[in-house]
Amino acid sequence: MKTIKLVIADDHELFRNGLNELLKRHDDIEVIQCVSDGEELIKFIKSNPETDIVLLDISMPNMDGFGALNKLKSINTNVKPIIISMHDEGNYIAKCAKMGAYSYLLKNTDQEELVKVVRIVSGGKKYFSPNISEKMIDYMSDNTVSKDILSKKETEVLTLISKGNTTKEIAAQLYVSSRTIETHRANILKKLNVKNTAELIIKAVNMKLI
Amino acid sequence: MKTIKLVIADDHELFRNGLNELLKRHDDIEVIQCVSDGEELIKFIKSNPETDIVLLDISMPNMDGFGALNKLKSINTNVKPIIISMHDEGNYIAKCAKMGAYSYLLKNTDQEELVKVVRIVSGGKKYFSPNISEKMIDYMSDNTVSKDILSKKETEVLTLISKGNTTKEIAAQLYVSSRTIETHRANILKKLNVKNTAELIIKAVNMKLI
DNA sequence: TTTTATATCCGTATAAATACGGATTTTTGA
DNA sequence: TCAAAAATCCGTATTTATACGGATATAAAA
Repeated sequence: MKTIKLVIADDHELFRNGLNELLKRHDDIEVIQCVSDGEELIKFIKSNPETDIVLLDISMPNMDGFGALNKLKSINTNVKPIIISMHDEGNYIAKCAKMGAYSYLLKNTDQEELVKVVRIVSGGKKYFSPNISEKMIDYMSDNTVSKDILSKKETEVLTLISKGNTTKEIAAQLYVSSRTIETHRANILKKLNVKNTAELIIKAVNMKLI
Repeated sequence: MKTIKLVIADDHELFRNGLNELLKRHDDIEVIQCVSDGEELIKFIKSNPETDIVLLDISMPNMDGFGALNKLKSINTNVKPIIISMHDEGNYIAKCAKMGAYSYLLKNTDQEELVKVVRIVSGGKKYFSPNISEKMIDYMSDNTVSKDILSKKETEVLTLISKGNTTKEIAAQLYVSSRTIETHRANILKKLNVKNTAELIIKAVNMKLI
């Protein structure tokens, strides 16, 4: 039987080692490497392109999971990334799916599920559990509003808002009328479907717009 | 030799199991229970007050680590809590230390360190690693922040602001006058040294107050 | 116990943001 | 190239937020 060659990429040593221990008990899975950031992962995969699976955390130093997913596509490898994250936000999931992840697991997934998914993915099939898919769908459909990403100017205005500038101050900095900025603000609120500055900032932070 | 009776409290199953596996290899440590939230933990400790150590995550559903620390003090037990968190922010660390934690480890701690700390704490000694202490000290001495912590009410108001509520709406929800909320808002702005809602939210997010 | 911090409330004013409902020019993408 | 989106501007009105400068009762801390 061919064993599944697997790499773990997570910046938390205890989590890495824990996963390692769990997977070690399965004869068909071989953890061939543990790395703690995206750069290490890419370096390893470049010299070990025959790797089957990488269990990939999103938040890591140097190069995060998103960056790693991106890089992997430009490398000559068949490695299939499985995201293991604690975030169940739709935008994360959707982003990963779009960037080529084969699965998306939460860190509270049970062991059986993890092993099951590793086996499914090693066979070349993508697998997203129903609850994960649901989050993604929700996000996608909510996109009718938030997919109209902000225009360049709007993004600029949003950034200045987030730095505590008032409409008047922003107008002065951008050499336009306050009315213009007021309109931009109104349009930003509308596009992000929020009703005031507080909600706006929260949403923008969540969407990584700031 | 008396074994160290240990409980793991973390909402991520993979992490719980991984820790369990790691600790299992040490004869002097016995993982007697794994729980996934603070309520379960308290329930277990109440009926097993002879537990020596609890490895306690901060972010958990139902009752988080802070709540659990708080509860533990009012229970007749000698259990010594060791926080295992991914957050290395000074305010988290300081808060835990103040609430009776015996140690504070990051999730990227290595196994040897973990086991070492478990043994030290089981002997009744508190242990905070140099890098953790440093963060805490930094936080303590940064009086611009630490001295201006928000009061309970203010925190409540801040949370409601961050959810997009207006002053009037908050007043209605808390059964007080709008004037009161206005004062709270003013005090919050002053304490966090910001001048409007946008800056406030940004700062609060950065400080993990939201 | 005495001081300090907290939570509550009030008035007066101004500044800022939001909600309507338009319009024109420039840029850009299909 | 031509339609659509973006960026610019305007008026009127209302609602919110911020800035002063107070006050009192209670709880917590020193």
